[in-house]
Amino acid sequence: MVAPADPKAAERRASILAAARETFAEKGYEGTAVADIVSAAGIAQGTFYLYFPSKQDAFFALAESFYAEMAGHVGAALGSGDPFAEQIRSITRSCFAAAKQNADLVGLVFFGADSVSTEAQRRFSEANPVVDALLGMIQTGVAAGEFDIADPEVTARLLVGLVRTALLEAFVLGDGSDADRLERTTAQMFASTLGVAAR
Amino acid sequence: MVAPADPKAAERRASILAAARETFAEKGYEGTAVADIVSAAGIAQGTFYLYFPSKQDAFFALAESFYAEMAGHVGAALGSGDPFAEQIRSITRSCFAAAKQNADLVGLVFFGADSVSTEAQRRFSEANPVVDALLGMIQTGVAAGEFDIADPEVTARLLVGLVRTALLEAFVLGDGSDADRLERTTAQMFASTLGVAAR
Amino acid sequence: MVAPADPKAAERRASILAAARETFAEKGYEGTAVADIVSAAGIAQGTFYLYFPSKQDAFFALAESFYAEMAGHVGAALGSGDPFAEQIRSITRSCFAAAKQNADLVGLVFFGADSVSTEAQRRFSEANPVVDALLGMIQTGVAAGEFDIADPEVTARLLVGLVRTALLEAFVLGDGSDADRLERTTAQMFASTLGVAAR
Amino acid sequence: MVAPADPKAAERRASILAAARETFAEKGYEGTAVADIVSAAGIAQGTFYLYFPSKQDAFFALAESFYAEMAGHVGAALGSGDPFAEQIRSITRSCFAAAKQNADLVGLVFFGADSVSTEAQRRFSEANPVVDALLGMIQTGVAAGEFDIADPEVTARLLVGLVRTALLEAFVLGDGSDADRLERTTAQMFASTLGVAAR
DNA sequence: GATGAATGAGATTTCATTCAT
DNA sequence: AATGAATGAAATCTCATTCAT
Repeated sequence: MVAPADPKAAERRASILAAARETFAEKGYEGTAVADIVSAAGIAQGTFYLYFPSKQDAFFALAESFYAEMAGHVGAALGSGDPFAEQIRSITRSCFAAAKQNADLVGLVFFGADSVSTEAQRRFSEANPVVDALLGMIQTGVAAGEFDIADPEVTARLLVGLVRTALLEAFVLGDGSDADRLERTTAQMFASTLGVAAR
Repeated sequence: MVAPADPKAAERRASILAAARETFAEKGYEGTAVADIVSAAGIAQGTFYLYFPSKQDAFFALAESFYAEMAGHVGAALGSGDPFAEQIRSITRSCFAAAKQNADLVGLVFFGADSVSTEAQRRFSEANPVVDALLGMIQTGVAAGEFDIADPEVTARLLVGLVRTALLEAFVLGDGSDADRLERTTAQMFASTLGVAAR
Repeated sequence: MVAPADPKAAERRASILAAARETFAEKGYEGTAVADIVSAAGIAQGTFYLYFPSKQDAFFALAESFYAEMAGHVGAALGSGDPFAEQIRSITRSCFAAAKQNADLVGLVFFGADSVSTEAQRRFSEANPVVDALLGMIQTGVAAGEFDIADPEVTARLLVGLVRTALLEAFVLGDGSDADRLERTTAQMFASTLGVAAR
Repeated sequence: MVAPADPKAAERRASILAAARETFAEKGYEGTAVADIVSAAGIAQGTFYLYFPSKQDAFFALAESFYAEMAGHVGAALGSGDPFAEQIRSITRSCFAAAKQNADLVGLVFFGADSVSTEAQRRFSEANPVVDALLGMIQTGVAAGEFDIADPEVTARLLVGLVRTALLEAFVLGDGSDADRLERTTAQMFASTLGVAAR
């Protein structure tokens, strides 16, 4: 295993990941052979295993970075101190923006491959930081008397799921051309769920 | 290929499908070998191919029946002539009930396997009868002045996606124990999206 | 096994053979499944085995009839009492005529399938009646002082092989359009081998 | 795929080919499983596919080398500038010599496997260099007034076919013990076809 | 650290043949 | 005699991973 601290190593790791990402996106997880990845990355077969213990781990690394980016966007929106209506709008907007730039990963991570995806979902679902952050906002709103939510925890999970569904419709099942309409309606559903007037 | 009309053949087909269902549920689509299915079904390897042209076809048969059952429940709710609030409640209830009895298929069909699932989703998404039926209801409500929905089409798609997400959370990522809370909150989100007071 | 005496049985046997012939010709021996034959013959899978002990036997039956027809033509030419030059011409002519009408069998029997063909060749080569008849003619001619052949036996085998080769060129590797030229040259080679002026 | 330039790789490729040759010769093309070849070669199943894309390609490689060797011998005889009678004798002699050393390939390549052989024959028949070389000789002889051949092209094809047939009789259907007699008679037929006194 | 040839366990699918009805 | 569903042994090819160089 290569020391991840070494900047040269980090760069190579990133380039393998980029190749993996492209190949996964094009051919799916199961349809991608490690041979495809290394050939796209211009390295030898064995080199792959210097940077990732297995094909599955490369997938997880990709998924992780995707989740992290999403979480970052949501976290920024929720930590902004903006009014709730604005926060809601902002979450939707930034998630859609992030997904648009990672359209290939959306399907990969959310549908993924059964051999990997369910585990990935579970791994990132337990203690999902996005859900937690959203839950925090909801609880704040409930405490402030702004929301009337019976079950904040489940509501947070479902709102996240709603966004996930919308991204799927927009970027995996669709080709991105419906993204705006989906984003708008998602924001409205989000708002009406929380009893906040959407713009 | 065996004549599907023959009742004995239908019975055997069903038993193979049952074995496939169990095995898929346990090990996933990719993780399941036809050898596993036939061994669970107690038949010879070749016999499988008398009833299904390929492993993928067995999967599709399963998915199709699942979608059909869901569509049936939703159709019944929407065709009932009940007040909207009741229809909404009824959709959620029947979908959750159906999913509870087909918990194994939920994950299989909604996540499935990348080699198969995206195609399956797309196949059943285009001209999705559930979405169409729901869309009909929304348009009726909009015409009646009961709903104030800017984009009925997208709303229908997202509501269906919301339910799908909820079923995933309940029966795939979770173990079914949260199902009631998820069902309740789903119904409320459904209702508030449409601007109907949930009961 | 069905009694081959029964005329109804003989008819069915013939129809199976006809189906086998078509299918073999189209897809080759290995490429043909018994399922293809029975489907072409309009009978059930098991029925095939009532008339032939195995797929290979059906092939042999076909080969046998082809060899028999060829042998018949050659025998007729050689028994005619015609002058040698005429006999030679006649052999070539009738072989080509027979092959033209059995073009499908030519390749099948002469190339056939390795799993079957070498054995078939050997089976029909030992005590090949065509070779024997031709050998008879040659020996007669030698005795009459008309031919000057050092090794009549081998000459007979090679002349038969020459004709076989010509038929192959004409009807298997070629499409039959060269058949006339091949026939003419074959007859000439035949004649000059025996030291007879070809016409 | 392994780089064929690497001498170690070339050696291994050759050893696989040798194993394939033995196995094909013993059990025929269809009768040979890749498993048989690799077991004879002492390598793993997957290694075979590092050197040949498929079983069929290994067969073709073998056939190609056989044809090339034959063509080499014939070319040498025909380019010698010897008198025609000597050239003819030389062709026969060298073909028989080459076949004797490749007795196993003779049957394989000339009968081969139906799934493969007809294609192989056709592949090596179109623009057959042996036929072309012989045709050149015949045309030279015709121009020099030494031969009286009506159809040189077809004659060349048939003479090659005659030799092929003789090799088949000698080394495939027979056990090689008749080879000398067959060679002698072949040379005589060859010569008398061209109107050259065989010695 | 990088390489890439080698591995060998499987996976899907086909098909000649059998045998209960 | 005819049927055709069932069998199960192969066969080809793939691919994640290892390891000697």
